[in-house]
Amino acid sequence: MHTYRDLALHILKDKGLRITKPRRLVVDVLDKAEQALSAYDIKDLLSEQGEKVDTVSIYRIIECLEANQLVHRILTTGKVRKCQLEHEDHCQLERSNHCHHLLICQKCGDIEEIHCLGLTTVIKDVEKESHFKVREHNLEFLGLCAKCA
Amino acid sequence: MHTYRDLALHILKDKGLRITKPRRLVVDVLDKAEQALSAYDIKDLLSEQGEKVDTVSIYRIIECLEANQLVHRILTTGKVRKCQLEHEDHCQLERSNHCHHLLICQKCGDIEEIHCLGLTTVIKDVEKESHFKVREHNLEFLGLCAKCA
DNA sequence: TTCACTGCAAACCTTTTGCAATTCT
DNA sequence: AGAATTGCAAAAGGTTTGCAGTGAA
Repeated sequence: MHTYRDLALHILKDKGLRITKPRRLVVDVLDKAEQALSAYDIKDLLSEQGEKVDTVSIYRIIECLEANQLVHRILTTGKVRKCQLEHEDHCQLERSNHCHHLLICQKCGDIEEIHCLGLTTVIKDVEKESHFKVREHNLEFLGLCAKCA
Repeated sequence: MHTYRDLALHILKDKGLRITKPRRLVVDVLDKAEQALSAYDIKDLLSEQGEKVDTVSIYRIIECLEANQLVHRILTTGKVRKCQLEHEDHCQLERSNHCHHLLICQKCGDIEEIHCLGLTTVIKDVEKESHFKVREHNLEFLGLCAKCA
């Protein structure tokens, strides 16, 4: 069973980063959460379970996770959420070019991650019409999830 | 000649809002700027031309302009930029449902605004595949503009 | 043992709030 | 005149920096 937790820590280790207690705790919290979390959200959740990690460290751990593509950042809130690693190869190269979009439920806050579909056509059209070279894109959808609709 | 400045102030007036000196100054700065600006960017630009508007007022003016769809907010930075009003009807109803996407140049910072093309197809696909009801979307492209490419 | 990482203190930057003074209409 | 808007002071919130101490490999 490869959980997010195991995979994430494994990927960090592979890159020569250290598996410290604060890092394990933060990854644990992210693994359990369905919603996106801010640094303070994480701090509060840890407090609830009797663990204390300094806010500054949480910021740095988030930064590290983001740099290694283990969390997504929600554009509109700046909060982060675990990436879906389950369906992916663990291979570094394979992971790097994946493109995800988020479906954010405005009612329950749950976030679903979908893979790029059809957007490449849009991008080609944009490039053709505007002579703009697209290198990155940010796309997120807000609405109602299957449960709340 | 309908400049952004004239149109924006006209729209505010139509809604019963007052055309004050600080509002005129901020709209002026936004009109001249090609890049997106933060509240402090605006404050600094005003200082350069010898005008002083309180930071808090700038925040409130931006809020007002955003509420009336006269500025776009860049997702990744929170900065704002004038909307393209030139090609649009001034009619309230016509303006309300327009959907824009931004092309942000990573080199010179210039921002181009394009109208929704092809994304509706993507949204329909997403809704079909995921049972998620899309109500809003955020999409911006980062890359190189025609000049910088 | 060594170097990456954490914790603490403090600074910094951004944004918000309350209220009195101002100024559009 | 009357109401909307601004400016000021202050607080609140979020994020970053520097450095000494700790702990993973």
